[in-house]
Amino acid sequence: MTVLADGGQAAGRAAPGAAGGQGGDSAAPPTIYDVARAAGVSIASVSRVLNGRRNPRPETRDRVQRAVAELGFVPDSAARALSVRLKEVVGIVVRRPLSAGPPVPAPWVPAGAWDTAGLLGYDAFADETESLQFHDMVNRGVERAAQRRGFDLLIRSVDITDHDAGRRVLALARKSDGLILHDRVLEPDQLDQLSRQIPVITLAGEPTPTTANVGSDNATGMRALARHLLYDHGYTTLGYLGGYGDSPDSQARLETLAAEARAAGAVLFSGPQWQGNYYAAGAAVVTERLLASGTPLPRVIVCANDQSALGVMYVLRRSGVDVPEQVAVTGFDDIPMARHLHPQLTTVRQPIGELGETAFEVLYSMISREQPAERDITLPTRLICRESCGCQSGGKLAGVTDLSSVRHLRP
Amino acid sequence: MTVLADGGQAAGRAAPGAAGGQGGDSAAPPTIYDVARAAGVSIASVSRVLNGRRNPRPETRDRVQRAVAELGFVPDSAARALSVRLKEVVGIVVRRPLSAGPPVPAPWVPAGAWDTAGLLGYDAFADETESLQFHDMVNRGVERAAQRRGFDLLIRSVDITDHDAGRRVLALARKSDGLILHDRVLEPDQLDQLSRQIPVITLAGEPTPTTANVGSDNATGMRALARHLLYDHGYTTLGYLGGYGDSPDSQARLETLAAEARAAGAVLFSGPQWQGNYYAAGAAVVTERLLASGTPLPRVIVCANDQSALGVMYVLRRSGVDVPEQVAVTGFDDIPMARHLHPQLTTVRQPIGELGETAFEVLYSMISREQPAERDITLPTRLICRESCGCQSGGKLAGVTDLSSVRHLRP
DNA sequence: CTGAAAGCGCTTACAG
DNA sequence: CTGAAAGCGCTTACAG
Repeated sequence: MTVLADGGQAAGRAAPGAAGGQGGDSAAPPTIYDVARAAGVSIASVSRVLNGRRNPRPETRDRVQRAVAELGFVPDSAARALSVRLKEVVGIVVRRPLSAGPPVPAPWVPAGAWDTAGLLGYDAFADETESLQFHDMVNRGVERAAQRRGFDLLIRSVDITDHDAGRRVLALARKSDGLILHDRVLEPDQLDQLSRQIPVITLAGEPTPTTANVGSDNATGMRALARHLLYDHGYTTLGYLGGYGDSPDSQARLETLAAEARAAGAVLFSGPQWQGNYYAAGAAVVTERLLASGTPLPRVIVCANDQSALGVMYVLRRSGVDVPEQVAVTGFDDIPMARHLHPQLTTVRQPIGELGETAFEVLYSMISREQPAERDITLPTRLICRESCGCQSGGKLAGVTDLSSVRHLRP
Repeated sequence: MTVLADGGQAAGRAAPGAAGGQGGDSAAPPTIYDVARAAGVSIASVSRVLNGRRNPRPETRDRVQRAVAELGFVPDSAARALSVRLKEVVGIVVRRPLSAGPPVPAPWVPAGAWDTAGLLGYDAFADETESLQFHDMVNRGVERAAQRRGFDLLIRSVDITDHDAGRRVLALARKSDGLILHDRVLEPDQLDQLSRQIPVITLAGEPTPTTANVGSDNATGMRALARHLLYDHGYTTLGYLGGYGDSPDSQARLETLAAEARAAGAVLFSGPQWQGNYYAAGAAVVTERLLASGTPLPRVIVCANDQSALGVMYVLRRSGVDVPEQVAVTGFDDIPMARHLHPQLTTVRQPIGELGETAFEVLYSMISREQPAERDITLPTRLICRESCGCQSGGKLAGVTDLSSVRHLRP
């Protein structure tokens, strides 16, 4: 805390103990001045051998390395970052409720509705916000790729209800060299402003003039799923249980589904009453209300993601509705839990980890400016048929992905 | 890149455009000099209103705030960190295989054993390292607590086989104000050296003179589980499928289990052949080999954690062994997936998120030195009886946690 | 090859 | 209340 009389900085080796040196193994970590003094060289030399610049003399190198090892010296990242203008940190923003307890409900759910969640048995999902989600798996991919470049991940959640998301994201930005944004966490103009200051990758939507986007092929995956349901199973009534209303992925999936349904002459339910929030608990409430409203259910409920499907199946089962005999259910993502559900979940697989790795690589190329970055990347998806769509595990329709193979097999 | 002729630094408002100012909305984010110039004050004043120090004059405050808003200024964290010696970042080290593919097997598993994993159907766990784990849930808790203090999380994985773990952890340390270490990622002497340079919390084991530990009550939880199995169910042969051999938690759980088994006169199998690695895939291989070896299985397999139980149950089922009729299986942790398994997993619940929140709070008090930190914290655990132990869901033994209620009910 | 010095963008005693 | 200046711990032209 106390500033040294003459400063121990510009003086080089003259600085006797730049970092509270008195105690030897004192609290403060050693600085480059300590190393320089111990090695009997200048801090410039220390820096050079540490960074492998300009072939230092072998002897110099040795002395420095010995001193470094002896003192357990590791350069302070803040000082280095300030100097080279590179933090080696990538910020990730995830959109999720931070508070414990139930996730934020769809806007149309009256306040207080969640108070009764326990009564409805949604305790089952009480800690769901704690559980594995798509986001986490993507982040793991980012971490893998980042590690190869010596980068670390700074992860921050923003609440969906957070009106000050812009500020919070900006704050994260100043701790990072670049940002990866999940789903839609910023308004277009905020995104625009941010991306002019720092490289930004989005994981949903479209690239902008100043951002790149990495996503997966919603259309192809959803199309395969839709056709499987419409033609292989011959379902004629469908419901789409969406994610956040403003989620680009959710919107894209709905669009494709709607187009396919239309083409097949099937009926598709969607809209406000069908809007979830990507969480099982949210989907559970939606399903619950649907059931309570007395509207007849469609033959199949297509969910925006696997988590939602989990919630739907949970409520249906509790209400005595057989899945998939009476109502089929499908997901999107193919998170690991999907295959452990009963019935096993039919879904569309995204290359989740790869999504994260790719996002990092693109971001890295923007940060390093080594090569012009690809600005719009779409990764492939594919239909994974399991049981919840009505296929029987190991049975007739199991594994069918080919439209022509089976038709109009109405259970 | 190019250094300004006279530097734009010590000159205060004389610095014309400290950060490449030419373009206005140029690439580089605005610095405090830009704000000062725009507001017509000194950088010191800007800093003061930003940090709410020493009541600036209202007019000054206004001008600064206006300039800040206009420029979208956010202080650079590296510069601030260097100045105040606080990064507002907490590092978390998780022990897990970084590479895709199967987790590192127990030491006794011959190299190459994993190559056949696919043949054995462990594809089911191929992306398990991507999936939710105990670690992730703990980290989520840390994040919640950290957010309240304006801290962010820097997460790094170290591979179990990483011999250079010490260096990698140290590198993370220099990017953080304090560290939280999962499981056992460092040798005692490394831990010792590290913790003298920076506050460190461990999440397993014992506090040392320079570190604090936050853990949960392994003994009480395991004791309740053991007694339930031994007395309520009357099992007389048990196996303990462990985590990493050097994991303090795994060891503690085994110790309690062994003591209880001894007291009940039951037989407990454990040791090298029973050593897993906290992953489902690892546990699956162990179970597979046990089966292949021809040794008769114990009546119940007590697993070091839920993930392991998942792997055990998977292999048993595939081998035609009924769970829990022929072999009961239990876990530890109570991760969300536990209740979605079939049969639902009997396990010991840890307050996972709370573990993380507590770890952060303790770390924070060490960092801020506000108050002497509690150095040894143990959170409560409790037995969660579901089906996999042999209780029937909703049936006779369901929910039994009281030792005296039912005895020697041998299925 | 190596050292002295400037600079990265902040904060904070120290004087007004 | 406010400004000039020093300092945080590094890196890197710039001279030798």
